[in-house]
Amino acid sequence: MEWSIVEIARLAGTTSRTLRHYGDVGLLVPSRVGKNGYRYYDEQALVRLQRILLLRELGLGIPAIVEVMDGQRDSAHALAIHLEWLAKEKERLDRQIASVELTIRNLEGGKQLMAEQMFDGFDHTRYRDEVEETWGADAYRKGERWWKSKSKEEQRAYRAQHAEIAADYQKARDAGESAESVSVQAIVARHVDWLNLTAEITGGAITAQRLRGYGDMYVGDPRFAKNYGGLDGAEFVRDAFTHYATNNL
Amino acid sequence: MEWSIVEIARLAGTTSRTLRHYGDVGLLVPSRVGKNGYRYYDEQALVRLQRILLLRELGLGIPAIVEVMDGQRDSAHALAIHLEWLAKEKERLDRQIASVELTIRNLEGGKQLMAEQMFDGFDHTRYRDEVEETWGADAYRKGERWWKSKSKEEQRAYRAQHAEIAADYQKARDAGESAESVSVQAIVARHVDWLNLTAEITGGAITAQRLRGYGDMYVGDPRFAKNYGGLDGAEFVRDAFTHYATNNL
DNA sequence: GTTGACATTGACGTTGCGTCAACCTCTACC
DNA sequence: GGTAGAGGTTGACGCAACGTCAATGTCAAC
Repeated sequence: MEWSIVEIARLAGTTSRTLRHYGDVGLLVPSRVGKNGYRYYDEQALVRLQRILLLRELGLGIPAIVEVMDGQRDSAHALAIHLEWLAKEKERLDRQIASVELTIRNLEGGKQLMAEQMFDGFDHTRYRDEVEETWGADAYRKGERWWKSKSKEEQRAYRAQHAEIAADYQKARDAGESAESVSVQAIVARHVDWLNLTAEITGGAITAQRLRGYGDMYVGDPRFAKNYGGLDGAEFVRDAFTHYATNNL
Repeated sequence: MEWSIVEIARLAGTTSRTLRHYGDVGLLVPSRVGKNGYRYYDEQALVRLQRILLLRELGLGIPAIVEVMDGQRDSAHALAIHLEWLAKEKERLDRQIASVELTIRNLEGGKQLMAEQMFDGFDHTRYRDEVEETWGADAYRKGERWWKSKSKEEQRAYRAQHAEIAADYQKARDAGESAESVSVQAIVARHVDWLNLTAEITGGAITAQRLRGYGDMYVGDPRFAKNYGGLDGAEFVRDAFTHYATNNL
């Protein structure tokens, strides 16, 4: 028995385009090709096609199916590998769902500024435990109110200033300057000025001790460290802070 | 403050290629373009980029991000829609994982022939409840042994014959022939011969009553119906069976 | 002036086909 | 034998979101 491409497609529940694709990639070639170029498939091809479609429904990719069909790998092994991949995908999805749900809750709670915008090198008040030890238990809420009391323009300005400072640390570091160099210490001076803008929350100017605390914070928390170019950058900034605190505060 | 494309990419933790892509699709255009064609970004662009990347991490597609960033849709709403999509994906994944696990178990149990190859219009013994009522409680196991006792060649031949019969029903139906027509009844005759090949399991020849039972089975179970072109096809075959059973058995 | 880092604009590759487009071929009917 | 209609063929683009060359211009520094 022999079928045309459309006939076998309907028998197997797929389309002729798919069959031509499988022919192109060598997964299932026609058992015969007429001199007019028409493709014809026999019952062997039908059986093979049905196995292919079964594996496809299980989510295997074409390369994996090819391996199984060519006998290079047995079905159970291929499926076991595939299962691991599926498990990873599921984990990823679960994490993403959790993140989205959290973000939605934060948005609904009006905390979107904290979540989306403040915590990138700017908001020192989110470092809960340390913050509360240092400035009291309600510093977190105070910080939130303080930030929200600022206009969009002011918020943007704060953020931009900090980005500039961080970029300048980067440049200095790339240029091979030491943390104690005059130019880097000048950046620290600007950084301290910027930190002092938060005096309303922290309840006082930046002291030597407080500056050293910030430096350690940057190194210890990757969420801050990334704003200064990762761990190395954070250590550089901490060293600069230490030197500045010793000599200028 | 103003950054080059590579500078802002590093600040935000992405690549310059991504930024050029965002420029192409209008998601984030440079705040300034030099007369040499170089792209420059200011702090507004940086803030916008950071929001974009946050939404991207949550899994939103570019069109959805565009809508949010242009203020056409608020973040919470977009995320809620996205969450539904994620939930559907998770369900799909869960189903697929279950299918793969089942298939692996069947393969390990040596049942792959039953699972992968027999159940497409051929193996009537898998229709457990009805089978056991009709032919006894161990018909299922008997059927499995019987099938496995056949050589690969024999198995292929059985399957091919059935596929041919099913295709002939299709053709007749497409040609507008009635289930009672002489040509269709001739197909039924071949089908009955084919069914009689299973006499070893079913313990006897096809009777009128038994043939009617098969017809109802095809209509009632989509797993069989699909082998005859879905419900309509199965009904056609059932009608042909009924007519044949009345007149020839 | 040269070097090296960085910039530009294409353009292809990825995954598995869906979907035209332009053009033959077979079957059936008049 | 002509014609219509169904079905066949080979391209080639599209999709999502960039990664990755390739060929070439530009800038900063020595």
